Amino acid sequence: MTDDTAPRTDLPTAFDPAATEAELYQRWVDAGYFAADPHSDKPPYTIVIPPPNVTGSLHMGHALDHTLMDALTRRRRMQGYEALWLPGMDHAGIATQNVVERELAKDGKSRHDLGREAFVERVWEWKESSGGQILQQMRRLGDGVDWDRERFTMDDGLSRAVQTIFKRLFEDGLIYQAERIINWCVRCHTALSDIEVEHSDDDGELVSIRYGTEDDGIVVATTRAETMLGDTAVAVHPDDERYKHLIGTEVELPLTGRRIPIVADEHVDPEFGSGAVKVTPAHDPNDFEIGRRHELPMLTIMDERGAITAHGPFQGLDRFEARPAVVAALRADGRIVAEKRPYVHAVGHCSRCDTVVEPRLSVQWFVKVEPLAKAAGDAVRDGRTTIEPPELAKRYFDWVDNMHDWCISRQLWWGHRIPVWYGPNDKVVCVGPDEEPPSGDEWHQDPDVLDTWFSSALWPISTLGWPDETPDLAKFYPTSVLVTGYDILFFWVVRMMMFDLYAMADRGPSRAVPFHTVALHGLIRDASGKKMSKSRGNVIDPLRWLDTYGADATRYTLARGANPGSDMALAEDWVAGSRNFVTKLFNASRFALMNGATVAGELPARDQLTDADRWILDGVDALVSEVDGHFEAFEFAKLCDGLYHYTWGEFCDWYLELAKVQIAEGGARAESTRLVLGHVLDTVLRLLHPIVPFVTESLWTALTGGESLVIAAWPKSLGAERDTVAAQRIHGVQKLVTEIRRFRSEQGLKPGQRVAARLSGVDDAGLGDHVTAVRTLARLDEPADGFTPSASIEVGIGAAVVVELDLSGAIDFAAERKRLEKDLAAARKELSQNEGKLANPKFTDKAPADVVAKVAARRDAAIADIERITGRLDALPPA
RNA sequence: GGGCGCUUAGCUCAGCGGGAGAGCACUCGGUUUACACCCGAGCGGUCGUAGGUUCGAUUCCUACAGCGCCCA
Repeated sequence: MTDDTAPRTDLPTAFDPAATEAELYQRWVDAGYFAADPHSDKPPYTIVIPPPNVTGSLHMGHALDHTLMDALTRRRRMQGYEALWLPGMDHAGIATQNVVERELAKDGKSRHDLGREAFVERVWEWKESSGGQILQQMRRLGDGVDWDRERFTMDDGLSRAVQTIFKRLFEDGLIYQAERIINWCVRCHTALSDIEVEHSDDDGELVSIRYGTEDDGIVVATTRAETMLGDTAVAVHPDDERYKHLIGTEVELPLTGRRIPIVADEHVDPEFGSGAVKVTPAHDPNDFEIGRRHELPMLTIMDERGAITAHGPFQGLDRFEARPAVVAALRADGRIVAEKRPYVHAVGHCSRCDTVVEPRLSVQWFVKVEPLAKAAGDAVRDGRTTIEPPELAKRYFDWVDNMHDWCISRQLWWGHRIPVWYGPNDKVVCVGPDEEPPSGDEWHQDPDVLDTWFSSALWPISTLGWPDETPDLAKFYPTSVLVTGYDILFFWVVRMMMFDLYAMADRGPSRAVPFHTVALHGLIRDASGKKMSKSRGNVIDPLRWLDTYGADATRYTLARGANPGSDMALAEDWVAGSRNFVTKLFNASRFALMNGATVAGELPARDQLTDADRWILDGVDALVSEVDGHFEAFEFAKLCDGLYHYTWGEFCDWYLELAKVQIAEGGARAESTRLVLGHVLDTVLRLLHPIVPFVTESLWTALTGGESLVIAAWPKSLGAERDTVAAQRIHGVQKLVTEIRRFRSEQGLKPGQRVAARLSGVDDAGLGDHVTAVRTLARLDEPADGFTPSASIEVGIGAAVVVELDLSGAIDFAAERKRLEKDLAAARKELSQNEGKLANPKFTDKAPADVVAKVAARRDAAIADIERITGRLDALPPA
């Protein structure tokens, strides 16, 4: 049995992401929508991706970051900008080398078995076969990046940028080599910069040791007893009366037989412990400074693996084995005065492998950051770069204003090798990108490579072709926005600001900045607000969400949680809710399409439209401005909420129901309703597209027959005068319908059950045109012959509307009394609150007139409500 | 130890000088021809504590408590 005129009901009732996304994405890429043209006349809009690690795969942090960047670029593209979102990865020196070394270790080999050249080749092979998984995963998220411009920090072009800036900084005296205490990872066998060290409060021990003799001794406390083997002094505060007489004398260092001086140093805290500190200049940054001030010997007692290199019985012991051994030996010698265990103190760990970092004296390369950091700070102080949200700028300043020199050399093989050559007679040559290194056996290149951040600091310029003056650089630099988590502010943002301002300085201050805006988002947490971590086992894999709920739902969830600069909690329920929203949108569109919604044709003149039409059209116009405002302020959570509320709470819940009535009317009314439906849906889909690109693309092409929403125009708010009367009437309809439904519900009527009812007072309330709508939405039939109302309700909408219903059954008067009493209590509370205010002459004198008027109006409404409700209550049979 | 931030409905969060909000969860009812990934109705908060400013404070100020982050 078929009926060609019946609406199609065989359409699926939910969007199927798995069957749709990959194909749509490929179509977008093939059509070249994401390719940016440097020769275009359109204004540029540029975002460079914070390059993910080549070893990494997509985690929630990326998914969030990418959703926001994609939404921003998609909107600008629709607004007519030449939008470029540039993808790529960094080479992650330590992490990548670790991965390949682990592979080698499976065959019992080390990188040294291969040699440097073969090892690096092996890393490249790994990169080609297994690296960059995240790039495929980005496609699944729907990232509209320009794949033709994909970059990698080890590419020739970017390596050339690295070499160029190294040489410039070197020649400007901003790169230097020095022997310093640096953070050393005994597992990775390399130096680390300060920011690659993570501090945590760990259990340790605090041991107090007596140096010198019984009667001529001095007590020092330490958490690292083994380092006493490298002590070269004891330091006290110069004003400390307890020790003044000892300054300049020597004490015996236990276990070693060495005698070390007691020195006076301002930086010793006399309040801490005994007030005397042991000084190990080669194994502690503070002691190093004391050592320099007092020209103390720097005694290195550990090798690069963290094993003790001196002192007979301890030689060869790992630092953590040596610690108890040294303490035991001291105890046997009667040197231990006190021990505290556990003693909680801050311990630095390698951010890559979590090994406890060892301060180590060694020769490394450093960037002298002071002038660069000053310029980076000034760019934000001058407003050439804006940090969003502005509260976080303070953290940026705290960092750039107190930055230590940056250790850039790494004892690795994978990375940009330092372009410095050493020759005979201590000759040092820094080789630029177009220069031949000195030849001859007596010359050799520095073995170290540069910190990965050194190259990623150049990312905004190197990816656009710097140091060459490319069309890309001319068109797309400075970039528009950098989107990243606030935890990366120090790691990466500061470094980009420093290097790129320096490199681009000849463009003038405002054109040199790498980005106009830095938009910072928060961190992803689990449902109870805890940080996600493998050890906690609370990590949510975005790929599973993509599989289960689709890209749109995943993206919407992340965008909806993104309040600027603040962390967001996530749980499965959240994404399920987003999926439900996608389904809702799908079904609303399905309904509209089944009923002939169209954009083919001009909207009828305003006076030809119904109140509902004008209300929903005004609403979508307001929505456009709201969404625009939130986009400009990076308020993703608010714009998602606005879209959700309008789409579900107004369009689906009310307008679609009212539209059913209008369509049922047929004729011109049905036709204009189809146009209104089409127009509103068209706008909503455009507005939602940056956040949920897939479902909107499917629906929009079906609705409009257009080529693609990706290149469709962004809606503009007309800002026309709103029809407040129409809105008021629709709100009246909503209030009346809701009150009737409430009454029905409390009387135990089934939602679908139709009830005969008589309405009066509707004209006085201005709802004369909306009786059919009210009857339809509230399931009320016309009163037939012999209509005998058994119950009635009264709703105040300007005027009182009375609804008399024939419930043809016993009325639950108790429920009705309860309902009215609740309303009465609320009205009385409202009255007393507002009367109280008005009775206070200080309020009426001092408060603004409009506030007083509002309170008075509220009081009057409350009086009317009380009168109406008490009347109903009195009419009820006695309880 | 220094700095910053947070504390609003069961949960996650908006609001930030004049009527306490959202989503989710929960309760009740539902074969409503778009949708049960749904519909309708409802319950739920002395806005961390104590002071202060103000005609009026969840909103501003101070102190305290708890939690979190960054730095040392």
